[in-house]
Amino acid sequence: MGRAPCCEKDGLKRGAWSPEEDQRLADYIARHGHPNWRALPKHAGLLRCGKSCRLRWVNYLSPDIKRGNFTADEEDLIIRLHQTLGNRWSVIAAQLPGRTDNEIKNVWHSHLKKRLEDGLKPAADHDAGGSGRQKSRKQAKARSATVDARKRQTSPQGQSSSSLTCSTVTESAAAVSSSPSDNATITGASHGHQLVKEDTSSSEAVTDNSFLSSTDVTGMIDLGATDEDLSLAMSSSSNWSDDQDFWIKMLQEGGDIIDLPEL
DNA sequence: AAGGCTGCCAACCGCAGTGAA
DNA sequence: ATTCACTGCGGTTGGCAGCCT
Repeated sequence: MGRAPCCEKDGLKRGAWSPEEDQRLADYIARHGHPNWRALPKHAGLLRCGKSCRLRWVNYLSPDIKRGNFTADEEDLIIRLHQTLGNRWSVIAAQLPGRTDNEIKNVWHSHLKKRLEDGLKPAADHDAGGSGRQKSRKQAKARSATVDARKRQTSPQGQSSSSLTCSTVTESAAAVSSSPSDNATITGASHGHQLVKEDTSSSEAVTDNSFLSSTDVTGMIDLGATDEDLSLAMSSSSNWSDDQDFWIKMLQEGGDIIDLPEL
């Protein structure tokens, strides 16, 4: 039977979006919303497939998107959620208002994953294999935050990240997550479980139990989020409770994860 | 100064889930 | 109950920019 392709490939543009296309898409959605992604490009006069339009909107043009580097709190949260949920980026993104799954995925693969891996390695490994190239990788990693900031400031949205609390990628999570054994930490760190924040505006010490409670998601989301952000995040993760229960059950039954790690 | 290497981000691809007909 | 269209998700990749040798 076969699934029809999401769109005819012929005559459709691919690759990077031009400012004009962005403008068209944003204007159209502002006026009409996006009840039907498939029909949208035709109505908006775009030579793109609906899928591409949706992706562009969701990951880049939507006004809900927060620009700028990830804060240390956000990074910590991603690490924690990933340890519990795995690569379920959309669920993780739902807990980080203004962040997209794609962005989180990229950050994970480019920064956080490596940082965790580095943290897990014995120190000798770093030195023994410490070629100049490896050194430069780390330096490049440290640079990346600066590069990101530069790139994002030139984005079509033109939103400055200056109002955000920026963290360089190198600073915090190594301490946060450099336990010698990933899994051991996950299952073993059963005390405390507080997400320590220097910025006490978000204040609530987030316990794992509160995280695991399907009725108390908001306590975890609070990274300076507004009520609108929270409701948005909640609505966008409407399956969260069921979903979460399912995974928690699975993980607990499997004995993989009893509790969230202390970071 | 130039080429190579690396990292990052945006975008694409294919599959799965869901709801309507 | 089945089929089909549509949306959403996660994995992957290409292009670009910066640093290092």
